[in-house]
Amino acid sequence: MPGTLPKAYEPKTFEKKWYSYWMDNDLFRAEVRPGKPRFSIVIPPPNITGALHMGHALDTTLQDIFVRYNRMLGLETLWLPGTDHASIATHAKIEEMLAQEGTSRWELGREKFLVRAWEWKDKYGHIITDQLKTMGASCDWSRERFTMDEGCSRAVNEVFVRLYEKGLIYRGKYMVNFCPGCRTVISDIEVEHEEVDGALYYVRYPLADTGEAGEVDEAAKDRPASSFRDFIQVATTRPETMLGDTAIAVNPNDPRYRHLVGKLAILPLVGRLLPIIADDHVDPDFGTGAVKVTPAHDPDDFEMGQKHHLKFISVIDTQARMTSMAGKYQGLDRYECREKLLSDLEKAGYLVKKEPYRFSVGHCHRCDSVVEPLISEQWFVKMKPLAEPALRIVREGKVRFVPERFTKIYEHWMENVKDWCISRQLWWGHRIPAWYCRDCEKVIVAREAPERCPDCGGPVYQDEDVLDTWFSSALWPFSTMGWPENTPELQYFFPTDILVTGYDIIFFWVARMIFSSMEFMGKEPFRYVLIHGLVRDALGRKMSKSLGNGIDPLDVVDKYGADALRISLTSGVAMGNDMRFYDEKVEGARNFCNKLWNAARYVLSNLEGWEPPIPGREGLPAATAFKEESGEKEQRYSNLMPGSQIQAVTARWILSRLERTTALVKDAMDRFEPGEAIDIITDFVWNQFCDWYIEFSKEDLANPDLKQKTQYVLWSVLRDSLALLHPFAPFITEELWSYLPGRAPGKEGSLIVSPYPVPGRYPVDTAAEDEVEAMIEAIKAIRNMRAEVNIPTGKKARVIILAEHPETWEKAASYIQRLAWAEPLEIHPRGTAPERPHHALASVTKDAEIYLPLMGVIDLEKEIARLEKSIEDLEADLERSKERLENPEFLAKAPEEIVATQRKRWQENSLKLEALKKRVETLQKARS
RNA sequence: GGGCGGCUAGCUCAGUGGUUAGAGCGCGUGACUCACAUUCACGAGGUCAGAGGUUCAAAUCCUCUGCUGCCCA
Repeated sequence: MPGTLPKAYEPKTFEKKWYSYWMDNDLFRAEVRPGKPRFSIVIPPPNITGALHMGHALDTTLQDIFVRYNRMLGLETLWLPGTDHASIATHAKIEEMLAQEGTSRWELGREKFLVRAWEWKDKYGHIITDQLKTMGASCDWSRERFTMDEGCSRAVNEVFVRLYEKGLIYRGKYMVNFCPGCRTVISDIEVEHEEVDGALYYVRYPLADTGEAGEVDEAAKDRPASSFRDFIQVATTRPETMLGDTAIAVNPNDPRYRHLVGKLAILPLVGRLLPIIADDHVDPDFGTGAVKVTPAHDPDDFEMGQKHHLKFISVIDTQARMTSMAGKYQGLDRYECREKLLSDLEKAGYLVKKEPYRFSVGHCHRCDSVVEPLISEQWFVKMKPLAEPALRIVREGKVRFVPERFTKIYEHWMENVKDWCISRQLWWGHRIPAWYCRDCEKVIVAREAPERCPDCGGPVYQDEDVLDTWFSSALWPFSTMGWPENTPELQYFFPTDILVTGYDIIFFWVARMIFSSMEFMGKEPFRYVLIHGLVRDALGRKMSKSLGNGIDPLDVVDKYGADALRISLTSGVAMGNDMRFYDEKVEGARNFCNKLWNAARYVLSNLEGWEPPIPGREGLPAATAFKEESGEKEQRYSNLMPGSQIQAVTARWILSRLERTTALVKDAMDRFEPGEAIDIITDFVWNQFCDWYIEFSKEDLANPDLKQKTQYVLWSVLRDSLALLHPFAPFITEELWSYLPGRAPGKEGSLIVSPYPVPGRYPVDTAAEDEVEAMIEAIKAIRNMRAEVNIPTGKKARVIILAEHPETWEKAASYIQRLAWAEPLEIHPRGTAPERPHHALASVTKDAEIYLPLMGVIDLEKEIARLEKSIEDLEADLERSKERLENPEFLAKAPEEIVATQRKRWQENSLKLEALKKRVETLQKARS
């Protein structure tokens, strides 16, 4: 494998190769190893009709980060993948296909329809999972599941039967939401309320003198309004439902109508006699204060209908067409009916006026059709008893939401949860395991299809409907592990550790998994729920098909590489917050990859002729050496300094920085903040390792005494950087890793299964840090002065350093020369020779005065002004420090550490200030 | 109506009590320097939405207000 690296990062040349390598070597595979610590997670199953979008890309990246991280930490790591059958979406796809062929599901029949659906699934169902692979998802594909496979289907039936037997599933006629677009009932949470601009229609209903409520006065039907004297006026946004009116309601405290309560009104055009009732729920400020009541087509009216024992008259059917109860309007679409009815009302003089009105209308979550509330016989899950343990487990902290604020959202929903309508008028899905006797109408719910009715022996037929897809997804964490069998997988990998998903499906899925798991497993399905936000476009809009503003992750991968996409989706993003996605961000990530790539090229090209100190042993990266045996640590450090105790301060510095980085990464990962972790690593690699250490190393490599040790440090830091970065950018790191000498041989030497760097491997060396940071400060000061007078980068210029401890600076001299192009560089003890140069720019650092002599070209006024600006800043800072240090309360109450740093700060700044002031004085004298 | 966020540099965002509030992009100036122009060096740019309060110390905690987004009803 080793060879020469190309000059630039070209992800296309190796990403596919590594994914195949990992797969071919079973490196994603998790085994049941009782007693061994494990980490498990199930994928939120993407829908088989779907194509990868940015939401998947984000979700997958986050999961893969945690999966790879834990795998590298040495846990037996299972990421269980799979897909979801997406009842409605798939059904619609197949119907659309059939329509194109000029046929329909009804023509084909249920069995043939299902054959076609399975064919479709086999052909297209793996597209999305293939796409996950290009993202680098390290799922155990040998355990891939599908919500409609045999095992999952069996689990669904088992759950249905058990809940039915327990009385937690029932069938009944209730008000449900019907979607005319999807042609099926949907559950409450699949209805989205959107404000729409509509109208409020004022209609007057004549008062009747005689008759009984509910009777139809045939004669009144065709009478124009002008033939009546007294009316009650109502306001409605949905006039077409008036055909199903069975009452008029007013608020009992409304003086305008009190005298009418108990009287009857005549439904115009129909002649039905409606009782005028009083109910607290009527808002006297809405419309006229009197409302029509249509118990069969409005959820509020439904309740009122039950309370007041009104008739339920269904006038709209499940195709959003008017029923036979709508009389002459039968067969019309609901909106056609509205227009016709309005015109009839107007003609007959019943329509008083029309006002523009904005109100909330239920739309289908999937197809955006206006949902029709109607009464229908459906299957429901009784939620109260299931919600109770689901609430408890979260309140006990056994399931934790990250960020924590989502707990409240979950709890609020769970506390107010309504029964769940689970039947769907579709064919693709789990058919409800309920049969009905043709003779005695007995309902039989069973695991296996009954042959005859157990009561009367009559023939039976199965319920036509299928179950809500979420009914099966709710079982995902355990159905995929073999439930209802008590499999070894279930025993070992369940409950899972984390669940990663977006906040938009907390109710749909997370909540339902929790109550299902509590009911059937008796414990929580996962310990942590990591909630991420939505990926929005550059303008902050939600990506959507209708807007056409979606970005295809595969295009991004093609252009920048999967690693760059992963980093750009992770970097700087806090859990639970939405993020904007734009090209510049991915470009930055790609540039970082290129930086890493070239750092590796530099290191590798400088390792020639060098062997890792203990080949095959030290070659094992990261933590292995320390995990396995104690005493290994000494071994490591002696390797670091073979033959002598002298180690370059630059090396001690970078290893100290690496140690701190490792600790920070662990901390961020422990808090489930991969967005912080990646930024910490990026900062280390780019701003510490590349910008400084690699430059220092050029000096160190030139020093025969330091060469070997420097090579070791370069190798170590690169190795650990790759390991730290692997969960975030798996492809480039595995690729570069393969060029690294001293790896363990074979697939065990792959980075994906190599140990993750953990804290405690290198000393935090504050002395080295202080020394190198002082050096960096000096280099920056020199560069700054040079830029001030436009000396181009790389051009050599003389520098004089006056220092209290010149010996330290002597050690730093070669680095300063190289990095600040300071040649010649003179270092003198402060106060001795030579004179401070007048014709020079000056800068004062913590422990040195630095001069950039410039014969004749220096503008004294400008230089004095520059220094005075520094003096001003310093004085302001000193003032702040002084205030604190003179405050007895600060001294008494602030922690000692804080006081100490404040003191140190004051001292250092005082010295700087003094030096700067002297310098200004000198220059002022020189001027005169 | 209830709940939850957000408001920090020109833009996009980090930052849940402790130096002088950070990053990326963008901007200005200079450099193709032997890992990298997908780069390097230097620089400009912020009354942390506003007002009160708690504290030795507030972008950070509390209260109120404004603007904005989302969820639920």
